[in-house]
Amino acid sequence: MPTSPAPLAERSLPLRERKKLRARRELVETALRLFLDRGFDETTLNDLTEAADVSLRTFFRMFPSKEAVALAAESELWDAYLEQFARYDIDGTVLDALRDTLVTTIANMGEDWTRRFLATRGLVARTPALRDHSDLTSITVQRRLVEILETKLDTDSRTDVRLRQLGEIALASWRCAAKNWIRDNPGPRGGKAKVARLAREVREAFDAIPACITLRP
Amino acid sequence: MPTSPAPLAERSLPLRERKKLRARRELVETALRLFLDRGFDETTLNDLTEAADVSLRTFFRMFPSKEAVALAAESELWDAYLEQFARYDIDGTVLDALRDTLVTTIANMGEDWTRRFLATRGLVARTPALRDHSDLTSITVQRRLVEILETKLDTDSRTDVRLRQLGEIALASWRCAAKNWIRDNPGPRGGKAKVARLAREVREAFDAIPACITLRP
DNA sequence: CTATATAATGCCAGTGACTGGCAGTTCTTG
DNA sequence: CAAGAACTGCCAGTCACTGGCATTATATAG
Repeated sequence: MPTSPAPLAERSLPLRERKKLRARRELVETALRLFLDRGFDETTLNDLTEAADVSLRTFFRMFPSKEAVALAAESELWDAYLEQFARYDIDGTVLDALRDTLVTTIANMGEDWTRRFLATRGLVARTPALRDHSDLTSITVQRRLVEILETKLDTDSRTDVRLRQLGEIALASWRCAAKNWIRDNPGPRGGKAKVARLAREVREAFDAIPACITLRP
Repeated sequence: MPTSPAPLAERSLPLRERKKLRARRELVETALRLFLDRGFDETTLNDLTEAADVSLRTFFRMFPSKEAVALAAESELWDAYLEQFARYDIDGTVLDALRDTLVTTIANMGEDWTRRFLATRGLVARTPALRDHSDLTSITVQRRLVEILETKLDTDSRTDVRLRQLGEIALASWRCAAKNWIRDNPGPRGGKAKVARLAREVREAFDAIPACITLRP
């Protein structure tokens, strides 16, 4: 099985960097395979590094933790999202901007990412340690989002609580969407359509917010 | 130094239970002292269990992790909150109910809790591992909140996203409030007034939500 | 093309959180 | 008071993660 096709960015990088990227991809790919096969907790880092033919020490130079390699696909999404949002020129409400950029980012992630992300979410759904780590990651994203908002709106989040709340609400919507999505999509097949469904879930979660605050029993 | 005065609940419990509670309190108290003194990461569980005169094995029968003993005060708040909210008869909007019960719960936590909670938050502010664990705890609370909401409103959170969103928003408000609160209150002194301020921060965070969704640059 | 600087890697021997198992002790209860 | 239940302590083990150093591979200067 060939590893995922090399992104264009890889070409014409110094040899050293290319090797690094290759090893990294090898680790992510092998990790996903092993974790799906035997389970996350049942696979030791020794198993993984041996299978990927990388020393344990090197593994920890590339990933900060065992969880991180399993959640690599999610990290890629967040990097793309934050970059996208940082560029985005907010026209309407901030909340709409947060929603639209996220939906767009998801839609633009590409074929190979979709495959890995689906696998990852399946893993997250049945592994408490990964679920925790995934939640933690989303909270980190929220913090970075607030920083971007501070720049964009030229306001300090300390003086205006709303910046922080917006970050929280955006990632809350994401968590809702991701949870609803994986619930209705347990199987591992069918890339494109599923991603479209995820984007729709995200949109719905964001749009449900106004109706939340007035909900009565 | 005497440990904190025994709550009334302790009286007339079987001897075994009382001993267990006493050991537990001893651990929490000692942990807080050691962690504040030397730092969380710099204190090993060996240090702690030795100082509290409990075997390591017993420690892990009482707490699921090193972080848990440091965050005991927070857990107590959440237990109280969930119980309070479960009883509460929602009259106006759900969001108001979530806010009011949280504010009330905080205000009713008692003297000794206040002291420990202040210390805990100071620790959380300067210890990444604890900050993570605290965030994780709040997400767990959110899940339990959604379950309670499902019962109260007799609705499945799968069919109505708003339940989950409300849980998220409530805990998001808590995180905002806690963050703003500790920022302006670095010192370890002055119990009652600070708790009042925390309650106010919570109220403000909740009340900022409607204005969030319409915020424009 | 060689020599030297630079950086990535592999290896080893930790540290420390957490766990299973078992033997001994302490409560509870009939 | 005896039998059983519930703890507790101890021991040895697993595994994620880390610091330090020798080795090797790449980049660069002469």
